[in-house]
Amino acid sequence: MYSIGELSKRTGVKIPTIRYYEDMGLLEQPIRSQGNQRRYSEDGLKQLSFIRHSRELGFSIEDIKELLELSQHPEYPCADAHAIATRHLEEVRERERKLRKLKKELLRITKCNADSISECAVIETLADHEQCVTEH
Amino acid sequence: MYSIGELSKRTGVKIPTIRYYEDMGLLEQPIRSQGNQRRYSEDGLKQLSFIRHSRELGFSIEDIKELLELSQHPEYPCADAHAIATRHLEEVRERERKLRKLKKELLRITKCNADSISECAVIETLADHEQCVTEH
DNA sequence: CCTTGAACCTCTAGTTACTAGAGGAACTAT
DNA sequence: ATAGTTCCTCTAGTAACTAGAGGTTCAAGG
Repeated sequence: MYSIGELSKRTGVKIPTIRYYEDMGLLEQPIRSQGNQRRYSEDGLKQLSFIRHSRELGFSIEDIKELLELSQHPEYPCADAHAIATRHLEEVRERERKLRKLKKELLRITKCNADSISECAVIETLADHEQCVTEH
Repeated sequence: MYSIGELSKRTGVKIPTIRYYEDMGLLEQPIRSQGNQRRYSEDGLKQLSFIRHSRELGFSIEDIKELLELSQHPEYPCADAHAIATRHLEEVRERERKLRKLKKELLRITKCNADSISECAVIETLADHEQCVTEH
């Protein structure tokens, strides 16, 4: 049996965040002590580790809900799990593409050697979209 | 003189968002018609274009506030503008690095060929951090 | 058994950058 | 004058937490 503080230390997830996951229906409601404090089993620890790791990989709370559900049915086909992961991968790729474009523009404008605002490439570019090399 | 709807069409910024920028102190309060409707000048259009473009490049509202302020003082040195842009570039780089790591893990796990959850690499990886090739 | 300090409880509100909707007033064209 | 569109303010919702207030429980020492 772990207290919420113990669980927090073992997983690195902050206490209010653990309660939040419970509220969201991600983490099962643990049993309570006589004084109404949360008491977690080994299973609770495993669930929270799963959640934490999924969050680190950028899955949304909703996705994790499904993934957790799936993980509790070893005999299910794993097509659904793959679909979630593949969709997420696509989102990550898309975000990366956008960041690369951003980086390109930012690299260009930060090379400015001007002294004053009146000639500054940063300000000029922001005021005039035409100066951008990529479309956005 | 542009109505808020006109301004919205010309800049591609939605009407509630324009009002939001005004509330945040980004966009100057325009004059009002007799019936209390917003009426924008050419300057308002320019300001909003600047804001929109800055947002497209990922600058925060707070950063844009400073950049707009700077842009209105052509004689100021542009070191501050550079500092903001450079810091932002660093953040973009950092996010890109993280996404690359994410992508690497996601690529690995989505290659799984299993049929059932019990052998699925997606689920296994989420349950066991040790299987990851990058640290996070 | 009692006390004390740490850890826990619930509930509310704040973060970022918007977006949607309700209920009502103003503008514009016929 | 009227109808239809556009506008007004205000409130609340989004994602995933995080912080704080005000109060209760737990565990260890005397």
